[in-house]
Amino acid sequence: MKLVEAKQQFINNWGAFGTQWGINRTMAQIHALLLISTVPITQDDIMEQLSISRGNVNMNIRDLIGWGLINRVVVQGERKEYFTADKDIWKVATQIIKERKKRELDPMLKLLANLENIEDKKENGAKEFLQVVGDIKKLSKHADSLMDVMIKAEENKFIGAVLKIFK
Amino acid sequence: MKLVEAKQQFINNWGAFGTQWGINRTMAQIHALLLISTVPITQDDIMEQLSISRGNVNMNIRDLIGWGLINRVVVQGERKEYFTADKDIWKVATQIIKERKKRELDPMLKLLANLENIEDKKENGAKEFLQVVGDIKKLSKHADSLMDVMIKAEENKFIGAVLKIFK
DNA sequence: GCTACTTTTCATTTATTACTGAAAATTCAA
DNA sequence: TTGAATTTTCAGTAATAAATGAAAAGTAGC
Repeated sequence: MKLVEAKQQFINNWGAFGTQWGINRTMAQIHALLLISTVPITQDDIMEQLSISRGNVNMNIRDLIGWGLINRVVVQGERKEYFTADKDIWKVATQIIKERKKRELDPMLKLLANLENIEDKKENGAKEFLQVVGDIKKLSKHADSLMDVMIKAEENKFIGAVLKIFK
Repeated sequence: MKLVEAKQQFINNWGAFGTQWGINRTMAQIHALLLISTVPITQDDIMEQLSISRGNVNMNIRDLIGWGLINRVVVQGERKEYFTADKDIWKVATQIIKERKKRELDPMLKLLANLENIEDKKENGAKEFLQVVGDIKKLSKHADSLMDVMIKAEENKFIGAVLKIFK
């Protein structure tokens, strides 16, 4: 396989992979394109490479910036905006984890806390319901701290080593 | 808030939460309904409770069984099939992780291994491309073992305790 | 084998999500 | 402050994903 072919495959598959995780295909593809691009590129470059419209590129770029995955960069003497992606895959992963935590875990915990405030706690089935809600709350918090460990495991060799032991 | 109201909210929010993770809303809702149901229920019960068609219930139930999240149960002297969900939330989580690993991580690693086999490794940008691909592979494997640790952390108090230290 | 009951399938319809493209807004240099 | 270059917005459209419902297939007792 040639390099250009491999790059194309990478972009396509990264996009397909994204959709399975609730990330829109184009956004994942733009991210992939920037990940394997050695130089900053413009919206026009992305339009051309992925054969998509200007509006589409623009909206997804904004989202990606919101996720903290790509950055605008200024190129000397150029009027157009250029973009790059952080190439450190570990940072990409932790960034996504952090964002999903913020966007989903916190609201989830809020909902669960709310559901625990039912009036008729003696009602038939209330006990079981509260059990499930309480368990999900516990699990969420557990997952939360595990993600923290994961994030720390990169900076801290010791933690990484300990994790390996349990593998 | 009343119990019935809380249950309804739980089902709706669980469905909405699912969509963010690439799980179809109805499937998540059926799962939620079964999670908080104290007794096994039939397809007709689900149709009624969620106001959805027979076909829809049937297809999603099959998927949920495929994910190992719900089970058919036989009720004495009843011709109809009944269903239950495993109420142990931890098992639910590990089951989902295991399945996603199987369905997504493995194909991903296969793809990456493929992409490393490019002919023109001296080509401009090949080095950077291989770097990214290699890094993703490493990260995937790392995530894989972390998930194993997570799964083990439940059965093994010691691991759980160690994880807490790093929190 | 027949019948009543239940589950499964899947072509069609509906709902949701994503994309386009042109107009509006913004930016910047002269 | 004008106007060319660039970015942003968003109503309309297209593509995708999910749901319906009726017909087919399966099941079990008689």
